[in-house]
Amino acid sequence: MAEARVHRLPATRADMPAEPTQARRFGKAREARSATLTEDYVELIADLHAAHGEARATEIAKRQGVTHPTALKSIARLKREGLATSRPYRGIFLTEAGMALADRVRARHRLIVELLQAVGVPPEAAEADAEGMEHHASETTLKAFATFLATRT
Amino acid sequence: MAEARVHRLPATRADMPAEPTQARRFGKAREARSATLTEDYVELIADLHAAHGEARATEIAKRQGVTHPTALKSIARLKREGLATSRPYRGIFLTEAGMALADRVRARHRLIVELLQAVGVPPEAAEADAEGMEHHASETTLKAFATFLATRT
DNA sequence: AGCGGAATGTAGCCATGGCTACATTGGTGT
DNA sequence: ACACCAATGTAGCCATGGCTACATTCCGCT
Repeated sequence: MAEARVHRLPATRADMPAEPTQARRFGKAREARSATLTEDYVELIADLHAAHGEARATEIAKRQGVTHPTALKSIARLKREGLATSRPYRGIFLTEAGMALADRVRARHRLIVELLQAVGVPPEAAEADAEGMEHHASETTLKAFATFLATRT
Repeated sequence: MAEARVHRLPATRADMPAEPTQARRFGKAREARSATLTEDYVELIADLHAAHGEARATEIAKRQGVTHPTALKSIARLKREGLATSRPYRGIFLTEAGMALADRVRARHRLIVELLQAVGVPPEAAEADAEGMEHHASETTLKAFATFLATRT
């Protein structure tokens, strides 16, 4: 059960005082986790605008599966970060930066869903899992996905 | 963080109203995020035992890229959850449940790395990204990955 | 016009994971 | 034998993302 993973090359062992590689990987995962919320919200706001022509706080909260004060807090953060704007009792709007981010996020999302389906994941599961995975795909991986999809016909 | 909800299950959660699909997807992603830490630690402890015959708190902290008190706090949680044990100033050990979880996590990890490489992601990137993605792959997706790998030869 | 319910906003609490600072223990080397 | 340093453990703070409870505003309907 306990064979060494490719992960940590078993060849290297008692040497090297620090293990920066793995630490950096985990650290990266943690950053990704904090970026996840921002990306999810921006993506969702863009989707709502596309679907209904507006993005209301209550709808955002409902879609995110959180209460509305929680959603409002997150939206306040987006505003702080210059990704969104809103006036009291009006809908939420993305700034230029927000829309640019949304575009990137949605392109990535679609790419991952396509990749998953291409290797045989059923559409429903592909959608659901892509939602979580999309925040962890590096540029390198995305490029490889695109190549794979283009090649495979 | 996200575990607060688990303790006092709010009424709003029981009756997931309109738009259940997307909300469920996001909710799931959030749960996955809270399971991530547990899985990472258990996986890491298993790796350390495999590689060095023991898992020390300092080493765990170093690999996770956090300070040792943070690691100790997480380890305390694992103990609370019955996944690990330790005596003061001794190493960390996984319980039966912990080892079972570690096995599942590591199998999943390998499967994802293999899948990524199979679609052309370079090994280094595959390793790094799998670390983040592995917590979001459903059983359905994993099964599809396995089938794809078996079929594709 | 204005009432009432839904949407929006505000205040304040809790749990968690992160940190620094300090205290204790263990084991190594002289 | 024991002194010292690294590892381990403890205390307490901060930030963040949840939540509930309550206040305010908007708007559709009579």
